[in-house]
Amino acid sequence: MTKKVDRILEQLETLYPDAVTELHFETPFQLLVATMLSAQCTDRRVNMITPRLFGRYPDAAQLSAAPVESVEELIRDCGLFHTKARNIVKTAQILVEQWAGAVPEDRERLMTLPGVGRKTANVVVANAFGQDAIAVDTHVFRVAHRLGWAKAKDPDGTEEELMRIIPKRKWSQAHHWLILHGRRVCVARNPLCGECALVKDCARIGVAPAPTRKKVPVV
DNA sequence: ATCCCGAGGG
DNA sequence: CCCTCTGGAT
Repeated sequence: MTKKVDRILEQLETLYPDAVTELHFETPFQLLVATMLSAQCTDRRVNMITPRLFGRYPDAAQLSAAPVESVEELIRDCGLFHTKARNIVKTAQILVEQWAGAVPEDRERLMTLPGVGRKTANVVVANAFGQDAIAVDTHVFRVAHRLGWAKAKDPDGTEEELMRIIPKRKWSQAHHWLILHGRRVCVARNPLCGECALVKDCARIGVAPAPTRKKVPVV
């Protein structure tokens, strides 16, 4: 098992050598906000609106005093904007009141902020503070399960399984590798198993093929 | 129609 | 466990 995992990790590293966040940010606070915005929204779109958002409200102090409607307007294109705007402003206020406008560097404290769940907290500690963490989003969840690396029904259990199976120093990169692979090859609908470099070590081998529309046959 | 690097509430 | 919130892309 570990042997197969190692092989796949090596392959993924070869396939996606430039595994870094696509989110644009200058400070931990901006990464936190950008990640909150990225829910149900592509990174590309987040990056399209953050220059204007951070141009007007560059830090927690500015954002904490911003009218929610003003933030809603600036982030509208990212969807879920009522909740996101309210959470972002409230989070900025808490940061200012409790941490002098700084972003806490540990995941547990981050998760106490409104709109910040485990996934967002993991992205922030990994990409802003260089900690080892595996943020389990929809792609990581799907690919990990198809590879046979996780059985858990929820992201939290999946994260634990992945942390056990992947060497700690590779956690953060593995997170990006699985996302990239999930977006480009191991897509939700009709995975491109015919173009996948990992098929030989994938648990889906031998499993009944999923109904395929017109694309590459599944497994 | 379905999905996007989710989170909170019931 | 389920549901809802949102616009844009495909």
